[in-house]
Amino acid sequence: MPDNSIKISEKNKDYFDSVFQVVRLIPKGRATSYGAISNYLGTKSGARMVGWAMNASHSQKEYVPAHRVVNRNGMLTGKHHFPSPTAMQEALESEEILVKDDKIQNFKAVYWDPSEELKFD
DNA sequence: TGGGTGACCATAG
DNA sequence: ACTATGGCCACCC
Repeated sequence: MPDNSIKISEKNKDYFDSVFQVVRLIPKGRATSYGAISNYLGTKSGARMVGWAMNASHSQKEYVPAHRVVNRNGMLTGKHHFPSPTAMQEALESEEILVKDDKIQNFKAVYWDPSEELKFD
């Protein structure tokens, strides 16, 4: 793998950091969406940026539970970015989150919204 | 400078 | 319920 991995500029570094920080706050056994994080961070439609930021999550010093972040439908859209195609699902199932057809079952129940839970952060 | 792309989302028909 | 479209913002040719 060439070293083209994502260059984090000074400008977006803080944003990346914020994203990772929120993701680390997701409790075990829960999951949230890119849009929820984006919303919590204040950006209106920066959901794509969150996803892009997650692309760099693997190279962070501190562990980032990227498997707890899925899209609005609870679908594991980022699974192809994991070391192995099944890594994301395995990680979720190890937290008692049921996954079927690349989709979190009963997503509503495990959904964790930072702007609700971290209201007074 | 400009066009294509992306681990997204909301809206409209 | 499903597809199409636009918006978003940063990155990479």
